[in-house]
Amino acid sequence: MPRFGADNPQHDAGQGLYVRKDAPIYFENDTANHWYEIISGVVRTCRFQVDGHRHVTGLYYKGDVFGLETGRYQDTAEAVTETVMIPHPHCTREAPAQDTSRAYEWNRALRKALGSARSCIRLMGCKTAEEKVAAFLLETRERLQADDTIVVPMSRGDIADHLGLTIHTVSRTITALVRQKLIALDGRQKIKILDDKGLSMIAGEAGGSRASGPGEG
Amino acid sequence: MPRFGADNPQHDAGQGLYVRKDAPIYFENDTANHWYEIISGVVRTCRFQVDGHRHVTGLYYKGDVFGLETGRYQDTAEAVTETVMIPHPHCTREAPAQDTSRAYEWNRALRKALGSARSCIRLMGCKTAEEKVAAFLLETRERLQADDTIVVPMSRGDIADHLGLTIHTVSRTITALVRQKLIALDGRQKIKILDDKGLSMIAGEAGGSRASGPGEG
DNA sequence: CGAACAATTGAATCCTTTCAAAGGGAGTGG
DNA sequence: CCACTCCCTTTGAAAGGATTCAATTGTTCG
Repeated sequence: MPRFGADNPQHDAGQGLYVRKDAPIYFENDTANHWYEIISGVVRTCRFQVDGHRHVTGLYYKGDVFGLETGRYQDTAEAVTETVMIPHPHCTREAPAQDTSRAYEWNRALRKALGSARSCIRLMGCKTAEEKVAAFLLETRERLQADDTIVVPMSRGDIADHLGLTIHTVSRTITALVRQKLIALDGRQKIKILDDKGLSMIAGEAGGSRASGPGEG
Repeated sequence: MPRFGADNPQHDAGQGLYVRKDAPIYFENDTANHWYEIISGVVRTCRFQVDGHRHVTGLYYKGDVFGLETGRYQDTAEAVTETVMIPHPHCTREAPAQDTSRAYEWNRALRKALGSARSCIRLMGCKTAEEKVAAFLLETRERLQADDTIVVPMSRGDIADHLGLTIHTVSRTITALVRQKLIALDGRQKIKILDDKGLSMIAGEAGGSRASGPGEG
Protein backbone atom coordinates (compact mmCIF):
# COMPACT_ATOMS: atom_id res chain seq x y z
CA MET A 1 0.00 0.00 0.00
CA PRO A 2 1.95 3.02 -1.21
CA ARG A 3 1.02 5.79 1.17
CA PHE A 4 3.20 8.85 1.07
CA GLY A 5 2.46 11.45 3.71
CA ALA A 6 4.61 14.48 4.33
CA ASP A 7 5.20 13.29 7.91
CA ASN A 8 8.69 11.95 8.08
CA PRO A 9 10.74 10.84 11.08
CA GLN A 10 13.65 12.98 9.94
CA HIS A 11 12.06 16.39 9.62
CA ASP A 12 14.33 19.17 10.73
CA ALA A 13 12.57 20.84 13.58
CA GLY A 14 11.91 24.47 12.86
CA GLN A 15 12.23 24.02 9.10
CA GLY A 16 9.29 25.15 7.01
CA LEU A 17 7.61 22.30 5.16
CA TYR A 18 5.72 22.88 1.93
CA VAL A 19 2.85 20.69 0.77
CA ARG A 20 0.82 21.18 -2.37
CA LYS A 21 -2.96 21.37 -2.58
CA ASP A 22 -4.75 18.12 -1.67
CA ALA A 23 -1.52 16.40 -0.70
CA PRO A 24 -1.62 14.10 2.34
CA ILE A 25 0.40 15.10 5.40
CA TYR A 26 -0.11 11.99 7.49
CA PHE A 27 -2.54 9.09 7.68
CA GLU A 28 -4.76 7.79 10.44
CA ASN A 29 -2.93 5.20 12.52
CA ASP A 30 0.52 6.33 11.42
CA THR A 31 3.05 6.77 14.21
CA ALA A 32 2.75 10.37 15.39
CA ASN A 33 6.22 11.78 14.90
CA HIS A 34 5.38 15.46 14.70
CA TRP A 35 2.74 18.00 15.33
CA TYR A 36 2.45 20.92 12.94
CA GLU A 37 2.10 24.65 13.12
CA ILE A 38 0.61 26.34 10.06
CA ILE A 39 2.52 29.28 8.61
CA SER A 40 0.23 29.74 5.61
CA GLY A 41 -2.51 27.75 3.94
CA VAL A 42 -5.32 25.52 5.21
CA VAL A 43 -5.34 21.91 6.42
CA ARG A 44 -8.15 19.45 7.09
CA THR A 45 -8.17 16.35 9.26
CA CYS A 46 -10.65 13.58 8.53
CA ARG A 47 -11.85 10.14 9.50
CA PHE A 48 -13.59 7.54 7.38
CA GLN A 49 -16.48 5.35 8.43
CA VAL A 50 -16.69 1.77 7.24
CA ASP A 51 -19.47 2.73 4.82
CA GLY A 52 -17.04 5.11 3.14
CA HIS A 53 -18.50 8.30 4.56
CA ARG A 54 -15.90 10.94 5.35
CA HIS A 55 -15.98 13.16 8.39
CA VAL A 56 -13.86 16.29 8.33
CA THR A 57 -12.95 16.45 12.02
CA GLY A 58 -11.11 19.74 11.85
CA LEU A 59 -10.05 22.68 9.69
CA TYR A 60 -6.85 24.50 10.53
CA TYR A 61 -5.67 27.92 9.45
CA LYS A 62 -2.62 30.15 9.79
CA GLY A 63 -1.33 29.98 13.37
CA ASP A 64 -3.26 26.81 14.20
CA VAL A 65 -1.68 23.53 15.21
CA PHE A 66 -2.74 19.95 14.52
CA GLY A 67 -1.54 16.40 14.95
CA LEU A 68 -1.05 16.63 18.72
CA GLU A 69 -2.34 13.16 19.55
CA THR A 70 0.22 10.90 21.24
CA GLY A 71 1.17 7.50 19.90
CA ARG A 72 -0.65 7.22 16.60
CA TYR A 73 -2.53 9.80 14.60
CA GLN A 74 -6.26 9.40 15.00
CA ASP A 75 -7.15 11.27 11.81
CA THR A 76 -5.77 11.71 8.32
CA ALA A 77 -4.40 15.18 7.57
CA GLU A 78 -4.43 16.75 4.11
CA ALA A 79 -3.64 20.16 2.68
CA VAL A 80 -6.77 21.99 1.52
CA THR A 81 -4.69 24.64 -0.23
CA GLU A 82 -0.97 24.75 -0.77
CA THR A 83 0.40 25.04 2.73
CA VAL A 84 3.58 25.86 4.59
CA MET A 85 3.97 24.56 8.12
CA ILE A 86 6.57 23.87 10.77
CA PRO A 87 6.90 20.30 12.06
CA HIS A 88 7.61 19.96 15.78
CA PRO A 89 8.88 16.64 17.16
CA HIS A 90 6.55 14.84 19.51
CA CYS A 91 7.47 13.78 23.01
CA THR A 92 8.47 10.11 22.93
CA ARG A 93 9.69 7.58 25.46
CA GLU A 94 13.26 7.91 24.21
CA ALA A 95 13.11 11.69 24.01
CA PRO A 96 10.86 12.77 26.90
CA ALA A 97 10.21 16.36 27.73
CA GLN A 98 13.69 17.34 28.83
CA ASP A 99 13.60 21.06 29.25
CA THR A 100 11.03 23.41 30.62
CA SER A 101 10.73 25.63 27.58
CA ARG A 102 9.75 22.58 25.56
CA ALA A 103 7.04 21.80 28.09
CA TYR A 104 5.71 25.34 27.79
CA GLU A 105 5.70 25.12 24.03
CA TRP A 106 3.60 21.96 24.23
CA ASN A 107 1.34 23.62 26.67
CA ARG A 108 0.65 26.46 24.31
CA ALA A 109 0.12 24.10 21.39
CA LEU A 110 -2.22 21.86 23.34
CA ARG A 111 -4.29 24.87 24.39
CA LYS A 112 -4.50 25.97 20.80
CA ALA A 113 -5.56 22.50 19.67
CA LEU A 114 -8.17 22.36 22.42
CA GLY A 115 -9.54 25.65 21.16
CA SER A 116 -9.85 24.30 17.63
CA ALA A 117 -11.62 21.20 18.93
CA ARG A 118 -14.04 23.40 20.87
CA SER A 119 -14.84 25.38 17.74
CA CYS A 120 -15.59 22.17 15.93
CA ILE A 121 -17.89 20.97 18.72
CA ARG A 122 -19.68 24.31 18.80
CA LEU A 123 -20.25 24.10 15.06
CA MET A 124 -21.59 20.58 15.15
CA GLY A 125 -23.88 21.49 18.01
CA CYS A 126 -26.05 23.48 15.62
CA LYS A 127 -29.17 21.62 14.68
CA THR A 128 -30.51 22.77 11.31
CA ALA A 129 -28.57 23.16 8.06
CA GLU A 130 -29.10 26.91 8.14
CA GLU A 131 -27.67 27.21 11.66
CA LYS A 132 -24.68 25.11 10.70
CA VAL A 133 -23.83 27.01 7.55
CA ALA A 134 -24.33 30.40 9.20
CA ALA A 135 -22.13 29.40 12.12
CA PHE A 136 -19.58 27.98 9.72
CA LEU A 137 -19.33 31.20 7.76
CA LEU A 138 -18.89 33.30 10.90
CA GLU A 139 -16.33 30.89 12.27
CA THR A 140 -14.40 30.76 9.02
CA ARG A 141 -14.28 34.53 8.80
CA GLU A 142 -12.88 34.69 12.31
CA ARG A 143 -10.28 32.01 11.78
CA LEU A 144 -9.17 33.44 8.48
CA GLN A 145 -8.99 36.83 10.16
CA ALA A 146 -10.99 38.12 7.23
CA ASP A 147 -13.22 41.15 7.07
CA ASP A 148 -16.63 41.02 5.39
CA THR A 149 -15.43 39.13 2.34
CA ILE A 150 -14.35 35.55 2.92
CA VAL A 151 -12.50 33.59 0.29
CA VAL A 152 -13.64 30.13 1.30
CA PRO A 153 -10.63 27.94 0.64
CA MET A 154 -12.34 24.54 0.65
CA SER A 155 -14.89 22.87 -1.59
CA ARG A 156 -18.60 22.45 -0.86
CA GLY A 157 -17.84 18.82 -0.26
CA ASP A 158 -15.36 19.68 2.49
CA ILE A 159 -17.90 21.97 4.10
CA ALA A 160 -20.59 19.30 3.88
CA ASP A 161 -18.41 16.59 5.41
CA HIS A 162 -17.42 19.00 8.15
CA LEU A 163 -20.97 19.96 9.06
CA GLY A 164 -22.51 16.53 8.62
CA LEU A 165 -24.62 17.57 5.61
CA THR A 166 -24.62 16.72 1.92
CA ILE A 167 -23.12 18.91 -0.81
CA HIS A 168 -26.64 19.55 -2.05
CA THR A 169 -27.93 20.82 1.24
CA VAL A 170 -24.91 23.07 1.71
CA SER A 171 -25.42 24.53 -1.74
CA ARG A 172 -29.14 25.01 -1.25
CA THR A 173 -28.60 26.61 2.14
CA ILE A 174 -26.04 29.06 0.80
CA THR A 175 -28.47 29.96 -1.95
CA ALA A 176 -31.16 30.53 0.66
CA LEU A 177 -28.87 32.82 2.64
CA VAL A 178 -28.17 34.80 -0.52
CA ARG A 179 -31.89 35.11 -1.18
CA GLN A 180 -32.37 36.44 2.35
CA LYS A 181 -29.68 39.02 1.56
CA LEU A 182 -27.55 37.84 4.48
CA ILE A 183 -24.61 37.06 2.22
CA ALA A 184 -23.64 37.62 -1.41
CA LEU A 185 -21.67 35.37 -3.73
CA ASP A 186 -18.94 36.35 -6.17
CA GLY A 187 -17.91 33.17 -7.91
CA ARG A 188 -17.99 30.06 -5.79
CA GLN A 189 -15.20 30.94 -3.39
CA LYS A 190 -15.84 34.55 -2.52
CA ILE A 191 -18.62 35.04 0.01
CA LYS A 192 -19.44 38.50 1.29
CA ILE A 193 -21.21 38.83 4.61
CA LEU A 194 -23.91 41.46 4.28
CA ASP A 195 -25.73 41.02 7.59
CA ASP A 196 -23.52 40.11 10.49
CA LYS A 197 -26.23 40.13 13.10
CA GLY A 198 -28.69 38.28 10.95
CA LEU A 199 -26.22 35.46 10.51
CA SER A 200 -25.40 35.42 14.22
CA MET A 201 -29.08 35.19 15.02
CA ILE A 202 -29.52 32.21 12.75
CA ALA A 203 -26.38 30.61 14.16
CA GLY A 204 -27.97 30.81 17.59
CA GLU A 205 -25.38 33.13 19.05
CA ALA A 206 -26.25 36.28 20.89
CA GLY A 207 -26.60 38.74 18.01
CA GLY A 208 -23.22 40.09 17.00
CA SER A 209 -21.62 40.99 20.32
CA ARG A 210 -19.79 38.15 21.97
CA ALA A 211 -19.45 39.67 25.42
CA SER A 212 -21.68 39.36 28.46
CA GLY A 213 -24.59 40.83 26.57
CA PRO A 214 -26.36 44.17 26.75
CA GLY A 215 -26.84 43.81 30.51
CA GLU A 216 -28.73 46.50 32.39
CA GLY A 217 -26.31 49.39 31.79
CA MET B 1 -29.13 37.04 39.41
CA PRO B 2 -28.04 34.63 42.15
CA ARG B 3 -25.80 32.08 40.51
CA PHE B 4 -23.98 29.76 42.86
CA GLY B 5 -21.41 27.51 41.25
CA ALA B 6 -19.03 25.32 43.18
CA ASP B 7 -16.10 27.11 41.56
CA ASN B 8 -14.61 29.39 44.15
CA PRO B 9 -11.41 31.46 44.06
CA GLN B 10 -10.38 30.04 47.43
CA HIS B 11 -10.49 26.31 46.81
CA ASP B 12 -7.72 24.47 48.55
CA ALA B 13 -5.73 22.84 45.82
CA GLY B 14 -5.66 19.10 46.21
CA GLN B 15 -8.75 19.05 48.41
CA GLY B 16 -11.63 16.86 47.26
CA LEU B 17 -14.76 18.84 46.42
CA TYR B 18 -18.19 17.28 46.69
CA VAL B 19 -21.15 18.39 44.59
CA ARG B 20 -24.61 16.90 44.67
CA LYS B 21 -26.58 15.65 41.67
CA ASP B 22 -27.57 18.39 39.21
CA ALA B 23 -25.65 21.06 41.10
CA PRO B 24 -23.80 23.65 39.01
CA ILE B 25 -20.01 23.71 39.22
CA TYR B 26 -19.37 26.84 37.17
CA PHE B 27 -21.17 28.96 34.62
CA GLU B 28 -20.34 30.00 31.09
CA ASN B 29 -18.41 33.27 31.08
CA ASP B 30 -17.34 32.97 34.72
CA THR B 31 -13.67 33.65 35.38
CA ALA B 32 -11.87 30.33 35.05
CA ASN B 33 -10.22 29.87 38.42
CA HIS B 34 -9.78 26.12 38.40
CA TRP B 35 -9.85 23.06 36.26
CA TYR B 36 -11.19 19.85 37.76
CA GLU B 37 -10.20 16.24 37.95
CA ILE B 38 -13.02 13.79 38.62
CA ILE B 39 -12.50 11.30 41.42
CA SER B 40 -15.97 9.79 41.22
CA GLY B 41 -19.23 10.69 39.55
CA VAL B 42 -20.15 12.22 36.19
CA VAL B 43 -20.13 15.83 34.96
CA ARG B 44 -21.63 17.49 31.88
CA THR B 45 -20.67 20.75 30.23
CA CYS B 46 -23.23 22.60 28.15
CA ARG B 47 -23.94 25.68 26.11
CA PHE B 48 -27.25 27.34 25.40
CA GLN B 49 -28.41 28.81 22.12
CA VAL B 50 -30.47 31.96 22.05
CA ASP B 51 -33.57 29.94 21.17
CA GLY B 52 -33.12 28.07 24.44
CA HIS B 53 -31.77 24.87 22.95
CA ARG B 54 -29.13 23.20 25.08
CA HIS B 55 -26.06 21.52 23.72
CA VAL B 56 -24.22 19.12 26.01
CA THR B 57 -20.67 19.76 24.80
CA GLY B 58 -19.03 17.12 26.93
CA LEU B 59 -19.51 14.28 29.42
CA TYR B 60 -16.76 13.55 31.90
CA TYR B 61 -16.15 10.47 33.99
CA LYS B 62 -13.78 9.22 36.68
CA GLY B 63 -10.23 10.28 35.81
CA ASP B 64 -11.34 12.88 33.26
CA VAL B 65 -10.61 16.58 33.53
CA PHE B 66 -12.67 19.56 32.45
CA GLY B 67 -12.68 23.35 32.69
CA LEU B 68 -9.26 23.83 31.08
CA GLU B 69 -10.13 26.89 29.04
CA THR B 70 -8.11 30.00 29.91
CA GLY B 71 -9.67 33.29 30.87
CA ARG B 72 -13.37 32.56 31.09
CA TYR B 73 -15.25 29.30 31.02
CA GLN B 74 -16.84 28.73 27.64
CA ASP B 75 -19.42 26.23 28.92
CA THR B 76 -21.52 25.68 31.99
CA ALA B 77 -20.52 22.65 34.09
CA GLU B 78 -23.00 20.65 36.16
CA ALA B 79 -22.87 17.41 38.09
CA VAL B 80 -24.86 14.65 36.41
CA THR B 81 -24.58 12.43 39.48
CA GLU B 82 -23.18 13.27 42.87
CA THR B 83 -19.54 13.89 42.18
CA VAL B 84 -16.23 14.23 43.97
CA MET B 85 -13.48 16.11 42.18
CA ILE B 86 -10.18 17.87 42.80
CA PRO B 87 -9.92 21.55 41.83
CA HIS B 88 -6.57 22.62 40.37
CA PRO B 89 -5.71 26.32 40.18
CA HIS B 90 -5.38 27.78 36.71
CA CYS B 91 -2.31 29.56 35.47
CA THR B 92 -2.92 33.32 35.77
CA ARG B 93 -0.92 36.43 35.04
CA GLU B 94 -0.17 36.91 38.74
CA ALA B 95 0.65 33.26 39.28
CA PRO B 96 2.27 32.07 36.06
CA ALA B 97 3.61 28.59 35.59
CA GLN B 98 6.47 28.75 38.08
CA ASP B 99 7.76 25.24 38.35
CA THR B 100 8.31 22.50 35.82
CA SER B 101 6.24 19.85 37.55
CA ARG B 102 3.27 22.18 37.33
CA ALA B 103 3.83 22.54 33.61
CA TYR B 104 3.92 18.78 33.19
CA GLU B 105 0.73 18.42 35.17
CA TRP B 106 -0.99 20.87 32.84
CA ASN B 107 0.40 19.02 29.89
CA ARG B 108 -1.14 15.78 31.04
CA ALA B 109 -4.44 17.47 31.79
CA LEU B 110 -4.58 19.23 28.43
CA ARG B 111 -3.89 15.98 26.63
CA LYS B 112 -6.67 14.32 28.54
CA ALA B 113 -9.06 17.15 27.74
CA LEU B 114 -8.12 16.99 24.08
CA GLY B 115 -8.93 13.28 24.13
CA SER B 116 -12.37 13.99 25.57
CA ALA B 117 -13.00 16.62 22.92
CA ARG B 118 -11.98 14.17 20.20
CA SER B 119 -14.41 11.61 21.52
CA CYS B 120 -17.15 14.17 21.39
CA ILE B 121 -16.29 15.09 17.80
CA ARG B 122 -16.19 11.44 16.77
CA LEU B 123 -19.63 10.93 18.29
CA MET B 124 -21.16 13.94 16.59
CA GLY B 125 -19.67 12.87 13.29
CA CYS B 126 -22.18 10.04 13.08
CA LYS B 127 -25.01 10.81 10.71
CA THR B 128 -28.13 8.84 11.60
CA ALA B 129 -29.77 8.52 14.99
CA GLU B 130 -28.96 4.83 15.10
CA GLU B 131 -25.27 5.44 14.45
CA LYS B 132 -25.16 8.12 17.11
CA VAL B 133 -26.85 6.07 19.82
CA ALA B 134 -24.82 2.97 19.02
CA ALA B 135 -21.58 4.95 19.13
CA PHE B 136 -22.71 6.65 22.33
CA LEU B 137 -23.35 3.35 24.09
CA LEU B 138 -19.97 1.94 23.09
CA GLU B 139 -18.22 5.13 24.09
CA THR B 140 -20.02 5.31 27.41
CA ARG B 141 -19.13 1.73 28.22
CA GLU B 142 -15.49 2.45 27.53
CA ARG B 143 -15.37 5.64 29.54
CA LEU B 144 -17.20 4.12 32.48
CA GLN B 145 -14.78 1.20 32.24
CA ALA B 146 -17.87 -1.00 32.37
CA ASP B 147 -18.27 -4.53 31.08
CA ASP B 148 -21.35 -5.58 29.13
CA THR B 149 -23.81 -3.90 31.46
CA ILE B 150 -23.75 -0.12 31.49
CA VAL B 151 -25.56 1.85 34.14
CA VAL B 152 -26.21 4.98 32.09
CA PRO B 153 -25.88 7.80 34.61
CA MET B 154 -27.63 10.55 32.66
CA SER B 155 -31.20 11.12 31.51
CA ARG B 156 -32.50 10.61 27.96
CA GLY B 157 -32.61 14.37 27.71
CA ASP B 158 -28.89 14.62 28.43
CA ILE B 159 -28.18 11.98 25.80
CA ALA B 160 -30.39 13.75 23.27
CA ASP B 161 -28.78 17.14 23.85
CA HIS B 162 -25.38 15.53 23.58
CA LEU B 163 -26.10 13.78 20.27
CA GLY B 164 -28.13 16.57 18.74
CA LEU B 165 -31.37 14.57 18.76
CA THR B 166 -34.68 14.81 20.61
CA ILE B 167 -35.63 12.73 23.63
CA HIS B 168 -38.20 10.99 21.47
CA THR B 169 -35.75 9.91 18.83
CA VAL B 170 -33.29 8.66 21.44
CA SER B 171 -36.01 6.63 23.08
CA ARG B 172 -37.27 5.23 19.80
CA THR B 173 -33.75 4.35 18.68
CA ILE B 174 -32.97 2.54 21.92
CA THR B 175 -36.20 0.60 21.53
CA ALA B 176 -35.20 -0.28 17.99
CA LEU B 177 -31.80 -1.56 19.16
CA VAL B 178 -33.55 -3.70 21.76
CA ARG B 179 -35.84 -5.13 19.07
CA GLN B 180 -32.77 -6.00 17.00
CA LYS B 181 -31.45 -7.81 20.08
CA LEU B 182 -28.29 -5.69 20.06
CA ILE B 183 -28.94 -4.46 23.59
CA ALA B 184 -31.33 -5.25 26.44
CA LEU B 185 -32.90 -2.90 28.98
CA ASP B 186 -33.34 -3.44 32.70
CA GLY B 187 -35.13 -0.39 34.02
CA ARG B 188 -34.24 2.88 32.36
CA GLN B 189 -30.64 3.13 33.48
CA LYS B 190 -29.27 -0.36 33.02
CA ILE B 191 -28.39 -1.23 29.44
CA LYS B 192 -26.81 -4.56 28.61
CA ILE B 193 -24.82 -4.87 25.41
CA LEU B 194 -25.70 -8.16 23.75
CA ASP B 195 -23.96 -7.76 20.41
CA ASP B 196 -20.72 -5.85 20.51
CA LYS B 197 -19.86 -6.22 16.87
CA GLY B 198 -23.36 -5.47 15.69
CA LEU B 199 -23.27 -2.16 17.54
CA SER B 200 -19.81 -1.33 16.22
CA MET B 201 -21.00 -2.02 12.69
CA ILE B 202 -23.91 0.35 13.10
CA ALA B 203 -21.64 2.95 14.70
CA GLY B 204 -19.51 2.84 11.55
CA GLU B 205 -16.39 1.55 13.28
CA ALA B 206 -14.45 -1.40 11.99
CA GLY B 207 -16.33 -4.24 13.67
CA GLY B 208 -15.00 -4.71 17.15
CA SER B 209 -11.26 -4.50 16.56
CA ARG B 210 -9.78 -1.04 16.64
CA ALA B 211 -6.45 -1.79 15.01
CA SER B 212 -5.19 -1.34 11.48
CA GLY B 213 -7.77 -3.72 10.09
CA PRO B 214 -7.48 -6.98 8.18
CA GLY B 215 -5.11 -5.53 5.58
CA GLU B 216 -3.72 -7.93 2.96
CA GLY B 217 -1.92 -10.50 5.12
C1' DC C 1 -51.42 5.23 47.55
C1' DG C 2 -51.23 9.34 44.90
C1' DA C 3 -48.63 12.98 42.67
C1' DA C 4 -45.02 14.49 39.82
C1' DC C 5 -41.74 13.55 36.64
C1' DA C 6 -39.34 10.69 33.08
C1' DA C 7 -39.77 7.69 29.31
C1' DT C 8 -42.22 5.48 25.70
C1' DT C 9 -45.24 5.30 21.80
C1' DG C 10 -48.36 6.97 17.82
C1' DA C 11 -49.53 10.05 13.86
C1' DA C 12 -48.70 14.05 11.03
C1' DT C 13 -45.41 17.48 9.51
C1' DC C 14 -41.12 19.27 8.12
C1' DC C 15 -36.44 19.00 6.71
C1' DT C 16 -32.68 16.59 4.69
C1' DT C 17 -31.26 13.16 1.69
C1' DT C 18 -31.37 10.69 -2.48
C1' DC C 19 -31.89 10.33 -7.32
C1' DA C 20 -31.57 12.80 -11.60
C1' DA C 21 -30.18 16.40 -14.55
C1' DA C 22 -28.65 20.89 -15.96
C1' DG C 23 -25.53 24.96 -15.47
C1' DG C 24 -20.90 27.13 -15.01
C1' DG C 25 -15.58 27.57 -14.68
C1' DA C 26 -11.03 26.09 -15.39
C1' DG C 27 -7.82 23.96 -18.18
C1' DT C 28 -6.34 21.57 -22.55
C1' DG C 29 -5.67 21.00 -27.25
C1' DG C 30 -6.60 22.22 -31.85
C1' DC D 1 -8.49 32.39 -29.64
C1' DC D 2 -12.07 29.27 -29.50
C1' DA D 3 -14.15 24.78 -28.79
C1' DC D 4 -14.32 20.96 -25.98
C1' DT D 5 -14.19 18.33 -21.84
C1' DC D 6 -14.17 17.50 -17.03
C1' DC D 7 -15.52 18.44 -12.61
C1' DC D 8 -17.70 21.15 -9.24
C1' DT D 9 -21.83 23.33 -8.17
C1' DT D 10 -26.54 24.34 -8.50
C1' DT D 11 -31.28 23.06 -8.92
C1' DG D 12 -35.63 20.04 -9.21
C1' DA D 13 -38.67 16.23 -7.61
C1' DA D 14 -39.48 12.16 -4.83
C1' DA D 15 -38.33 9.46 -0.75
C1' DG D 16 -36.78 8.76 3.87
C1' DG D 17 -35.89 10.07 8.57
C1' DA D 18 -36.22 13.13 12.60
C1' DT D 19 -39.11 16.37 14.81
C1' DT D 20 -43.33 18.02 16.58
C1' DC D 21 -47.71 17.47 18.68
C1' DA D 22 -50.42 14.55 21.55
C1' DA D 23 -51.28 10.98 24.71
C1' DT D 24 -50.08 6.90 27.49
C1' DT D 25 -47.22 4.20 30.41
C1' DG D 26 -43.91 3.61 33.93
C1' DT D 27 -40.99 5.21 38.18
C1' DT D 28 -39.75 7.49 41.99
C1' DC D 29 -40.72 9.85 46.09
C1' DG D 30 -43.47 11.96 49.58
